[in-house]
Amino acid sequence: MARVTITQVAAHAGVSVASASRALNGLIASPQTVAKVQHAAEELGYVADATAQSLKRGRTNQLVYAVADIGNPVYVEMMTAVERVVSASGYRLVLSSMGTLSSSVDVVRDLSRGYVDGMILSPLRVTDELLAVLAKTPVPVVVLGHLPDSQSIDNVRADSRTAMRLVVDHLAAEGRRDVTFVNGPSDTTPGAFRRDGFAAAVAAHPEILARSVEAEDFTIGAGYAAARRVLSGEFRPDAIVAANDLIGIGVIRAAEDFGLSVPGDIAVTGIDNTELAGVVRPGLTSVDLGADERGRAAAELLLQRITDPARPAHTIAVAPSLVVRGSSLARRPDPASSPTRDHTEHTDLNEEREAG
Amino acid sequence: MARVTITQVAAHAGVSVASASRALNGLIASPQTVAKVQHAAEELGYVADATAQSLKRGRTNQLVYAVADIGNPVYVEMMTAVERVVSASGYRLVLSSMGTLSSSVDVVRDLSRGYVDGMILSPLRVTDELLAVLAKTPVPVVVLGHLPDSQSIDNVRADSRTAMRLVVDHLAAEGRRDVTFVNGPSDTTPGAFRRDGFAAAVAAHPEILARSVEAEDFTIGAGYAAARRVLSGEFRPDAIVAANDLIGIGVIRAAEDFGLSVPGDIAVTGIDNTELAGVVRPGLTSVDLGADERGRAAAELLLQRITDPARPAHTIAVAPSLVVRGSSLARRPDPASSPTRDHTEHTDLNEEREAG
DNA sequence: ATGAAAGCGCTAACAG
DNA sequence: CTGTTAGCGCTTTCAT
Repeated sequence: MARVTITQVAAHAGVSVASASRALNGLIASPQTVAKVQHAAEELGYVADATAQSLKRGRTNQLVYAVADIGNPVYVEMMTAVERVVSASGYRLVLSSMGTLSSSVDVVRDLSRGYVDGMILSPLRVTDELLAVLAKTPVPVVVLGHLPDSQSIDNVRADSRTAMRLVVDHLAAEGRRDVTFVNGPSDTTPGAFRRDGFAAAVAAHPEILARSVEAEDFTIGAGYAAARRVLSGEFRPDAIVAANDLIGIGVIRAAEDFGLSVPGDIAVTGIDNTELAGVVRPGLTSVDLGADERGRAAAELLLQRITDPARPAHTIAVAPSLVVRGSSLARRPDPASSPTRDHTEHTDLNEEREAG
Repeated sequence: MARVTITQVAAHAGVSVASASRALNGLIASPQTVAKVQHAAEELGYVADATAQSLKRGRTNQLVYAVADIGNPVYVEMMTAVERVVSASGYRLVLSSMGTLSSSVDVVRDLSRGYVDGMILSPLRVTDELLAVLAKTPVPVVVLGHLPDSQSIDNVRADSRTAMRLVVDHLAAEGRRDVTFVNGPSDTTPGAFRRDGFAAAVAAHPEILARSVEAEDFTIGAGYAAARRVLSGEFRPDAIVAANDLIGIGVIRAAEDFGLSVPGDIAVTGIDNTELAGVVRPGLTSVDLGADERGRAAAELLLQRITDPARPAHTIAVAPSLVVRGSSLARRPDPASSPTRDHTEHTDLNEEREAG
C-alpha cells in the first residue's frame, strides 16, 4: 500500500490542499467542501502522515514510559495506571524498555529527539550521567523513583524507610529475632534506599540481630540463589526480609528446598504487594508501595509539566502499607498458616490482613 | 531547554547547514569542518529532531510490538525476544498496549500513520475489521498469533492442536479419566484454537470423559473463579486442563480452597510454560509454546518484509513441547508430588521432566 | 469560505 | 570538499 498524501486527496476532491486540511481537521469549511474531502479521503484510504504532522505542529501526542525492568510486574501495574491517566487526556502511551540492550542514558537521549511530548522514567540506577542528560533534555520528564533532592525534576517516590519500618516492626511483633535482609543490587536506587531503610528500622529494635546479603538482581531466580547461600551458611535466621516480591518468592522456594517451613521455621516478607504475593503459598506478606497511586501521580505531574513548563518541580511521596499474609505469621502454631487450610467460604484469592 | 536546530549549529560553527548535516552524519567533510561542527553541536547540546529527520528520510527506525494483554508474562517474554533481534538491526522497539482503553483497530490505524517502520501484533481477537485495516495499512505488519489462512500477512503461530494433544495424552497416560477444560474466552483467537485442539485431542481418547467451561479472561482471578464453579458443581473431574498458566494457577488455588490435593485428587495443567509455572507449588505442568522462538521468528519476518516489501507472505508455526511438573503426576502415591519434598540437591527452580 | 505560499528541521541533489 | 536550493507532508497565516 503506497502512502496517499493530502495533496492527492485535495486533487481528488477538486479543492486546494489548504481546504482539504481544514476540512479534515474540522476547521472552517463549507459543508460541501467537507463532504467532497471526506469522500475523497475515504476513497483513497488517506491517513495523515504522523511525522509531517508532528513536525508542523511541534507535538506528537505521544508519551513514553521508559522502564528498566519490565519483567517485574510492579512496573506493568504502574504503566497501566499511567496509561489510564494519559489516554484520558488524549495522549497515546508507548512503553520503552531500557534494559541491558540499551542504557537508560541512550534511551533518554534518543527519546529526547522529539519522538514524544514527554516521558516518565523508572530507572534502576540514577547515575550522574543520567542526571546530566535529564537536566538538559528538551522534553518534559518525570522520574518514577527516588531522585537526589537537589534535582529540579518532577519526581514520584515510594517511602522505603517507612516500608522497611513496617516490615521490621511487624516481624519483631511476631517474635522474630534474627532477621536477614536479602537486598537486590545495592548500587540501584531501590537497592540503596531499601538497604538504608532496613538499617534504620532494625536500629530501633536492639532485640533483633540483623544481617544483609545481596541478590544479583530483583528476580525470583536471584532471590532463590541468594537465599540458598544464606540458608546453607553458619547462621540461619528466623526471618528473611526480601527487597521485593520476586526475591521473596525465590526465598520461599529456597526455604522449601532446605526443608524449612514458612512461616514455621522462617518468616519471609516481600515488597511491592504484586498479585504474585497473594498467589504463592504461603501467601507472601508484602509492603504495598502504592504502584497504582505512583503511576497515576507521575502521569498527572507530566501532564501538568507539559501544560506549564515553567512550573516548579514537584516531589510526591506515596505512603506504603503493610499487607500481612501467611508467610510471616508468628511461630506459635497457627492453623491460618497451613497451606491446606480450607478457604471454601472465600471468594478472594488474597486472604490478607491490613496493617500499618 | 529550548530545542536547538541544525541551523544554529551551522551558524555557530561558521559553515552551511549542509556541511553541518554531513559532518554530523559522517558523510564526506573535511576534518576541520567535522571538528568545528561537532564542537558546536556539543556546546549547544544539539540533538537532531526526530520528526524532521523521519519526514525527510521516510523512516523512523522505530518498530512497535502491540500486544493486547501485557499482564500476561508470556507476552513480555515474546517482546524480549523481538527486541533482541530488532535492536541488533539498529531499530528501536517500543511497546504499545491495545487493551480496553483502545481497540486494536484504533491502535493499528494510529500506528499506520507513520510513527513506526513496522509492527508486530499480538491481538486477542482477529476481527474482520482488524483484517481489513491490516490489509490496507501502508506499514509492514506481522501478526503473532493465528490468522485465517487466506490472509497474505506474515504470520507466526503456535500449534495449539499439538499442544492440547500433548496435554491430553499425558493426562490419559497418568490415568486421568474425567477431564475438564477451563478455557479463556472462546471468542478470542487463542480461546478458539485451544478449544478446538482440546476437542480433537479428547476425541482420540474414548476412555476420557471431557467437559469444558470458560473463564472470563486469561487471568489468575478468572481461572480461580471458573474453577470454583467447576469444583462446586455436580461433576468433579480428576483433571483440569487450563488454557494458559495464569488460569492454571487460579485453578490450583481454587482446588486448594476445596481441600483438594493437587495432583493427588486432581491434576492441573497450564499452557505457555511461563516462569510462574515453575514457581507455584506444586509446579504446574505446562506446554511450552515457544514464546522466545515465536518472538524471534516474528522479528525476523518483519525485518525481511521491510527489506523486501514485495516478498510473499510467510507463515511460521512453532512446535510445542510438554514440560511435566508436579501438578499432573499420576494419582499413585509419589513422593515427588509432595510440596515439602526436600530439594536440597537442586540448584534449579524448576524440577521438570521433558516430554512430548 | 477558499487558495497561494511560507515554513516546521532536516537531508540530498546539484553546482561549483 | 562546500554552499545553494529544493522539498519530505503537513498546517497556517495571509490575501482574496
